[in-house]
Amino acid sequence: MLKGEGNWREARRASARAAVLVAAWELVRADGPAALSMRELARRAGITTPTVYAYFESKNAIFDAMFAEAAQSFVELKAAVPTTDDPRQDLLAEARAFVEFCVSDAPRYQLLFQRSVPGFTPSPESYELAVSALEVTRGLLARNGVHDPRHLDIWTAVTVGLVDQQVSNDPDGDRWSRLVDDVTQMFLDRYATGGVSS
Amino acid sequence: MLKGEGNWREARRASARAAVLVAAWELVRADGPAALSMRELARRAGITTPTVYAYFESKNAIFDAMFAEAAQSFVELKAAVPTTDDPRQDLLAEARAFVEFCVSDAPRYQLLFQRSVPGFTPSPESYELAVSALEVTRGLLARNGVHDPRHLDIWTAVTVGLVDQQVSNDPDGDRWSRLVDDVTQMFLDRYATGGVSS
DNA sequence: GTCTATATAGCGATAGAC
DNA sequence: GTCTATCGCTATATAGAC
Repeated sequence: MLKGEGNWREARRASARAAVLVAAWELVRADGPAALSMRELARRAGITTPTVYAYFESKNAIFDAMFAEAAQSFVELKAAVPTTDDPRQDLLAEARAFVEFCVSDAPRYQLLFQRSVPGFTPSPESYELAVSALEVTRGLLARNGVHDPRHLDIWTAVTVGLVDQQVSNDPDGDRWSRLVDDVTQMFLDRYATGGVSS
Repeated sequence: MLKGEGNWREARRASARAAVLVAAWELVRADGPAALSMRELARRAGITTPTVYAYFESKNAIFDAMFAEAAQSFVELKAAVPTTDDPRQDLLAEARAFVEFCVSDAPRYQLLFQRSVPGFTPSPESYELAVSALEVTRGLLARNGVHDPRHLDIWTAVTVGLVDQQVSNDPDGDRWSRLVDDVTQMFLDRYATGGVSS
């Protein structure tokens, strides 16, 4: 059963890669994306540096795999937000979930949404995954009568703004993240159907 | 004239320090705050590394001086925004100026408002300078009937959100920065006198 | 695949001559 | 104050034995 053995080997390899990524996330969560070092990563994973290179061809390949994991989590977060018959409540629920997603793991947020690693650009596939998650938000906004792409950009700016201020200026508190309800109401009162458009 | 000679020496020293900082800004503007290297800095400034240490005791001291310069520019920007008899127009003018200030020099924005240099924290004086600039904004908001500190936080989040999205996702365009007028209207229509407060 | 050992390069910072 | 020279360390990445 060569094919079965091949799959088994593949699974072993995948789980070994996953273990390296677990250690990578530990380091990045502790000291930020820029602090990831191959030596320290290997030490944390209980292997040596050359072994890391047996699974990832470069440090950027590790960042790309991490970016893809983060993007996948982001997509799943969007999918997990329940849909009701109240579009406003749905958007609010998504906003709360988004802010919590970012604030609860600031380094992941920095890797996914800011360009915080000099010299690293996500691969097109990984990036596309992250962008596609925006489609869910576009749909939620449409159900609230918001169709203008500019207003989608305003929405992302407003939510990201809360996250960025929270992470940068009050990393252990909730000074900005607690404002998500107010901000969502402000946005919807302005741009949801019935609001003025210029 | 020992005192005069002392002042002259001080001026020389200050201008030499300033020259180092000019080179530091060149490097940081080119490759981001994390890319600042003492060797490259010295090379760019036309001196050697030990000479840099004659003027700054460490790399972090350079970052702190840069932070102070950026904070000073920030304060001056706020002071330069003209005041009219129309509070809404004044806040709008300040918002436009702020976004332009950040977007036109993203690395400076990252150094000043994000925690983008691992291990660097601005000195209390430099930080206080940056915080004090917020007082101007507080006054502008008060003239618009916005007094709740939470609403000041919302205002900073909203403006920073535009900047962050612009810098992270469209660094050479104006996809988000052009929305500053819309966002300001949304904010004022919601929170300026006459708006609902809960 | 995993190791030891190392290549190659860069880093921040300092000693000591002048 | 400015230099040459260097310390001590870290970085990513690879060669080659097993």
